[in-house]
Amino acid sequence: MRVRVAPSPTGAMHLGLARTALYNWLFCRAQGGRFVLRIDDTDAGRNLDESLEPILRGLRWLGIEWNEGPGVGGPHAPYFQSQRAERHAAVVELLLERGAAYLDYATAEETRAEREQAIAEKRSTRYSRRWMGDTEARRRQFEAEGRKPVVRLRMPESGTLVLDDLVRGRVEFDWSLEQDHVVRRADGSCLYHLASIVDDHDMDISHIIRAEEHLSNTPRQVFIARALGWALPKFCHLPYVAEPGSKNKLSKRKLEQYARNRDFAELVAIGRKVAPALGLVPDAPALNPVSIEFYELTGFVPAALVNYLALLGWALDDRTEHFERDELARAFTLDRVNRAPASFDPGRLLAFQTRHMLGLAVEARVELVLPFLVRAGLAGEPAGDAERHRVGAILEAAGDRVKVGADILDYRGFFTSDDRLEYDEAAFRKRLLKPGVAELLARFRERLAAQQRFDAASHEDTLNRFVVEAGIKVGDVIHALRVAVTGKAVGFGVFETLAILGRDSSLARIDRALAMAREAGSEDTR
RNA sequence: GGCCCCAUCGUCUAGUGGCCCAGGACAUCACUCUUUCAAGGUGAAGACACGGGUUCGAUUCCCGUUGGGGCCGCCA
Repeated sequence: MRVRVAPSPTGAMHLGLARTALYNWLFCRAQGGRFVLRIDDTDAGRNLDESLEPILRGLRWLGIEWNEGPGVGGPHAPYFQSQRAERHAAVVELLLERGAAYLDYATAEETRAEREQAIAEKRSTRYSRRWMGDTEARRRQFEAEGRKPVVRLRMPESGTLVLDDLVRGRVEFDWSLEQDHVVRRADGSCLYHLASIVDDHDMDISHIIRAEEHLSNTPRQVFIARALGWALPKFCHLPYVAEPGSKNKLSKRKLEQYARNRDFAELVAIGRKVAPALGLVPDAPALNPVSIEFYELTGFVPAALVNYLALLGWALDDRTEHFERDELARAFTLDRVNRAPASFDPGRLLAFQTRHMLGLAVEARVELVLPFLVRAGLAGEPAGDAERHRVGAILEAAGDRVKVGADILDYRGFFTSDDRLEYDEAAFRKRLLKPGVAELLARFRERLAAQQRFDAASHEDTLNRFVVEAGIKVGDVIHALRVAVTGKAVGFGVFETLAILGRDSSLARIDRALAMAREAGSEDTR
């Protein structure tokens, strides 16, 4: 059993390609086959490396390893379609010899005009074969006119093609409706559809698992294979991934539009948050949630994306949702793949991410999160044990508030010096400038300072006693305390916060906040 | 326009003739817990596109309609 995924190097690895690759890989792993990565760069430009790199990187990040292909080689090398041109040309000659293809002398303009007229007259757009060079005399005549021939497939004029698609079941095509597709250009280069089926045959691919948009293209490929007497691979056409809340295909050409789309808002916000730390502009293409790169850059767990993508069009049963990579590889079967397109749902992806994130050991989460602190200049490189320990404590206290790696930046206040902590203005005003609060906080500060131990349990104990003695409620002082030490109105438990900051920092921050409150207060009364 | 594919809650899905006045999950809402924000707990609302058949019985089978999508390139 051999499968392949054959992306064209477009410069970005997007969600749809990732899922197609994943399904191929899962099927391959479940069946114990070989996974081939082939690059369909038929008319690639000069910077192949640049446009290929994101795809290779994306696949590796997702843990989709290939047995044969770029970087690893294999018995069917080369794995770049552009390097197999001679073979494709030879196959075209073979097709010509067998009468399965013919030289056609129509110019591109003539073909187009014919097609447009056919559409205008609501006729079939099938080529008329008017410029077909089917006899020596005609060929000579056309060539005397200075025409250069392309090669077209000579499609059957009757009969039915019955395909047994692995997810769609029986699909029929009427041969007489199929176009005489061009397989070789006037300049001698070959077209994708020919190259694709030739390479699949040469690479001994047994299952072609690809996106639905190729279903209509299958007859011409079957025609080529049959004309050459090749055994047909099994075909399997996967539904495409649709835009959130719609059935439109997720398109890599609409990236900018998605960035403004409400459904993507949560993800886009994460991108905006990391952008400065990564030295990127907020709307950088790499931070577009339709590309896999986004998830690597913002600190997703690859297994979470794999889990989500696997379930976008496939389900094992009516309740199993959480899968690790190897569990999927064991359970995956093509017959449980859905036939209808599935919309990408950022919210659901985030839910999978949260679950996978929390499933990680703290040490693993520390490793995931650390690069963001380093890049933001908030942690040393490499981070020391003490730093790792501190980050671990923050992660444990934060729980599922840190959903993706980049979320650690919400807690940057822990990594800035006490005299540079930034205060949220509204929070400060509301919690620290409230009458009487500063005085209570100052009194509580002395209790804290007097504590023997400086851990969360002690803080809680101290506060509870203080509240009783002062005849107040916890809420009367704790909010001011949070703002004083973190600069923000929201965050995880205050007692844990104080413990992580330590005695010196905690007291210094409270003192600074009190001084600022005093200043603001005197300005008000002036 | 031609051909092909598809159709269960907002979303992902379970369902292969009776177990389904349709189950789970995400999202939503309410209540609860609570030191904020999350999380948690409890609960609510929410779908078989429509019309014909077939059948004792259709979400499930067939036909049609409607809707959505893909392909129809000397792009991949």
